[in-house]
Amino acid sequence: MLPDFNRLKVFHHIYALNSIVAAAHKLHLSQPAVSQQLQKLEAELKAPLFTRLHKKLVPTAAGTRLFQIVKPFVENLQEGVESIRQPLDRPSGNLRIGAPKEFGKEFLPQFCHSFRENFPEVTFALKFEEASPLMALLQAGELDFALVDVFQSKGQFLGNPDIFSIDPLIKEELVLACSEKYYQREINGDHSFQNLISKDFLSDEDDLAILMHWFRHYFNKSAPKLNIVLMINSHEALISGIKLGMGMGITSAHLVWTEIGNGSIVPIVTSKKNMVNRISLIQLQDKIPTLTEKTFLTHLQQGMRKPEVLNKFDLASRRV
Amino acid sequence: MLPDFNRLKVFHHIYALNSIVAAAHKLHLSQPAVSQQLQKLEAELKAPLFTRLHKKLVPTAAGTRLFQIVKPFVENLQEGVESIRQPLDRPSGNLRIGAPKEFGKEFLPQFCHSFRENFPEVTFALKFEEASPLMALLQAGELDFALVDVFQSKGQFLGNPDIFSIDPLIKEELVLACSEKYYQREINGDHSFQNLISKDFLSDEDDLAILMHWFRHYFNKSAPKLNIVLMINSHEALISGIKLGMGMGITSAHLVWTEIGNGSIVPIVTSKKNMVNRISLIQLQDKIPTLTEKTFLTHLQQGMRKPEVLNKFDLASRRV
DNA sequence: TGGGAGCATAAGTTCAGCCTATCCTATACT
DNA sequence: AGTATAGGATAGGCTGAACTTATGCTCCCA
Repeated sequence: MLPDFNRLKVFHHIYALNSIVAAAHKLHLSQPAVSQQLQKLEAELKAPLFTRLHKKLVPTAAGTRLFQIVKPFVENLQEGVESIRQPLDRPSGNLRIGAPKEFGKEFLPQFCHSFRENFPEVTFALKFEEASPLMALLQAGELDFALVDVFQSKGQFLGNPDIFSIDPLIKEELVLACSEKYYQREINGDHSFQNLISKDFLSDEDDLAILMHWFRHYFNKSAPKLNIVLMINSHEALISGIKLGMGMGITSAHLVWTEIGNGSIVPIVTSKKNMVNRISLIQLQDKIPTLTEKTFLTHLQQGMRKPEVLNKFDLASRRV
Repeated sequence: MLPDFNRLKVFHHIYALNSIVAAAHKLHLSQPAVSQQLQKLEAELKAPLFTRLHKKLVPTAAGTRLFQIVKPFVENLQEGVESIRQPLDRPSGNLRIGAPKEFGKEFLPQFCHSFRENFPEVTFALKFEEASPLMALLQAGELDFALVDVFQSKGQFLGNPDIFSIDPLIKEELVLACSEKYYQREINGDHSFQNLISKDFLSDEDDLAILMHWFRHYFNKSAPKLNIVLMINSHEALISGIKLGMGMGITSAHLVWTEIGNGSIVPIVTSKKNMVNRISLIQLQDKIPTLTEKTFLTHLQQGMRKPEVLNKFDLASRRV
């Protein structure tokens, strides 16, 4: 049905050069080889592509049409292959990165920007989603890698055993916090289990477990049913609720870094080390990383280790 | 440099079906064959196109890019090949026809139109030019055939021996004519050599030879230098000049058929049979005519034999 | 009138691509 | 757990497609 594609390549050269010998030379083939390929193509298409005119090849209407189909393809391919071919020297091309929205919107653009100062040939496509959609996108090949909030036990995503490689990137400190007013009115220094569990709470829609975990982490006992006054599927809105004094909620330290600094939001600190949430780099296990990917990841990891970034994730440094 | 094109075809199927076995089945190949082709393509491009995920193939960024290049080509080719392939059953496609303007503008559109009543899949590209540009276009493969005014001895076009096949299509009668007024004032029945050569003449730019030939044809002697009052490169303008009474000029009977009928233009008739100009069908000798071409040419030749067309070319029938 | 240029044809050779068989690993089923 | 299944990779052998050289044909040109 479809003709042999390599013959189309030969045809393209013949048509472009209007000569079999010239095409043969360009293709590093002998003249009969090219001549035969052309004849076979014409046989396949059941249509003469050139009328032989002594020394000249005159394309027929069919030949002209075919060339119009083949020509743009060859041209696209020529430049396309160059950019597809793994860049061995310099990073380039498009990087498709997934991340949780709260984390990504704050940090990723700045890393992309600083990376492009050194490698302006690299472009980015960021996708902010929850963990499980990101995993799906990775599996579908629509992301090169993702940054995921791996608070949950790792194995939980699907049954897949070793599909993903998971490398910890940074720990974000999780804090239970409320507004200054709420703290003074309801807590006022009493960080006891009994006092805390009697108050109001705000929670992310699907992360009620984190609250429970918080109590287990600090008091080694499970909290009974908590009074969730606001259940919401937007972390930004949750933080707003905290600021308004609706109650206590768990959030990442870096997200309320400023507010904790000026005292408008108060973290419930205890003697124990704060609970952490591991942000991990997730990739397809078997995927061979490109130079571009490797370079960017190095950039990301180095950047994450800088004090000004690290501090935002570590409340302790703030208290000093 | 460029990858093997057939591997691209294989890749296209793999990507489209997201499976090697499926692609193998569609291509009527074994699974290892397809698997190997893909590996070789990846080696050629020095870039992995899929990451192997157990049962799944997940395209990499490179794979996605490549597919975006290959996909439109395959689609274009699929439909393109159908129309390129010589239609064995019905005429279709585009016919590129050349003709002299005077002849073509009057007759060709009507033949194209009537042909399309039976074969609406056929489209036309008409090119009106003088004989020698038409020959050049034929040689360059930009016309499928041409109708040419072969008044001149055939061999004159370039030195080419048998490049063209020349088949007479119709004879157009050439007449020397002037306006009714001019005839009554200057000729008034005196068709003698001496009288005629003393009058005023109009001539097409490059066809002065035809006038000379006219005199040789009717009187067997060469005319001396004629008084050319209007030399012009538009035959339409020449006819206008004749109508205005500027003098006598040679034109084709069918172009002034109406005017001769109503007497506003008078042909100089003699006892001898009128001089004729052969309109011939010219093609590349070695070109294998397509079904579409053959069918249209039959249509054209049959149409040309119809009385209502034939009469326009033959002044004698008018006189009856 | 012979030489050169361009394409077609003939015949021999080689290697790319295909096949079968087997292996490997993850998943689905019992 | 044990088995079956399904998708893909690997190994090895074979066939034919595509390449080569040599030659023929035709036109063009000096």
